[in-house]
Amino acid sequence: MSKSVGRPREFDEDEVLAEIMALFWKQGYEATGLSDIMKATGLQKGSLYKAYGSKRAMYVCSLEHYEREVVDAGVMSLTSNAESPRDRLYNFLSAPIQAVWGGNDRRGCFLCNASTDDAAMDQDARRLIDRGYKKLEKALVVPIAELHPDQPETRVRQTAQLLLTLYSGLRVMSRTAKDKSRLEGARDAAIQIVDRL
Amino acid sequence: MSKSVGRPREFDEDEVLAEIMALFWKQGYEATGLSDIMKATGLQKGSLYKAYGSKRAMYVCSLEHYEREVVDAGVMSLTSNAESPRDRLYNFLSAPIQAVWGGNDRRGCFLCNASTDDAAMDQDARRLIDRGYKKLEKALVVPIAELHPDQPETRVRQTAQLLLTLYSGLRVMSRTAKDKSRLEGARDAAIQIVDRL
DNA sequence: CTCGTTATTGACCAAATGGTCATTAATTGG
DNA sequence: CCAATTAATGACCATTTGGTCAATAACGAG
Repeated sequence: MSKSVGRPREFDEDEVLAEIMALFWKQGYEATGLSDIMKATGLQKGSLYKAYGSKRAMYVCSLEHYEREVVDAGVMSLTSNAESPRDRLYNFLSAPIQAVWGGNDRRGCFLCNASTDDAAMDQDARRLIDRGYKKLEKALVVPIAELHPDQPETRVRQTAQLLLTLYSGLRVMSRTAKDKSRLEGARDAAIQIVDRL
Repeated sequence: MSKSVGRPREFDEDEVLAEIMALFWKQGYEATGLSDIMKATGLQKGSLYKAYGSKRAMYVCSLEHYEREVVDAGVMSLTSNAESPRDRLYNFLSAPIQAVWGGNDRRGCFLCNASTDDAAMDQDARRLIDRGYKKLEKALVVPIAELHPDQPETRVRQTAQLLLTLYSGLRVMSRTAKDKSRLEGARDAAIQIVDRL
């Protein structure tokens, strides 16, 4: 049984998916046209439809790609012990601010954007978005528990839920905020809470 | 000087604006077509363009309408002393959960949706979104300060920023969450923090 | 070399998009 | 009653939309 019969794909599927994801991430579902996708990937319509089947499928694949490339990376840096638990939490909550005022990147979080993208919402999208959130929440539990090993599990988990929800809010509000001070205020208040749990 | 010369408007401008806002709120900018707006308002294209000038202008007017009708109402219930300060804060943070699981309303918050709507973003939209957030933050200060009159102002304001950001996160995540328990966890953790400030 | 299989291309499609405008209608001031 | 002003209508427009498909090309198996 051979790996592939017939003419082989001429493009790197992961590279192409990364380009498509970038568009949906920044612009959302409806605002991203096939013409955008063709231009960004250098592929013709027919190739895209042969590979993915529909625009919706491209969107869903983009969400999966985001989970693999971005969410999983976030999980790693929250759970790895290269830094102190407190630093990991601080960096996690600072990332939304850092992206905008340190990197001029206002794309926000694709999960959060997709959450509010009614036109693109269906069972598949919802499942993927929710799965991403759950992964992050689970990862947040780790450093919180390390900081407060004596706290009951329910309290740790509630705190993780608080920080995840706050993170979403930071990602959303950072897209329009004119100055970072209000967002830093929210972050600092949250970190104080974790410190004094 | 008379109030109006020429043929008068045949529609109630506020009613029509409410319909248009409902569409942009639920569907976002790109996913809402003129055809949707015509159907919802019962007006013809020409009338809409005579009244507003462009689709973008309709969107901006919708944001203004939201500020007047929804944000200002939220400010009122946060600052009025019909309820205890703690109840007001609790109800504010519960509203996102209540909307979905008590009213099957998954529209979220128009400000939050608009924050992530890249296609609709321009200076005007950004200004209005930010102004709405600021109004809510300012209103949140009131019950927090009532609960903790001895806390320094900066601490009170930071807490307001925390709660507002959390509110945004709740509004966003509630649109896709399958069960409310995680969101209730975040809310309850936040309320505990306010209690123990 | 041939045949089956799969990929690429770009022309083509119906439908929908945001937007305009000439015509007609309703109103007020004189 | 007439003129000026503003509103409503819907036909019309160029452009773009997501999507299809027949023709062609590149590969592996036999």
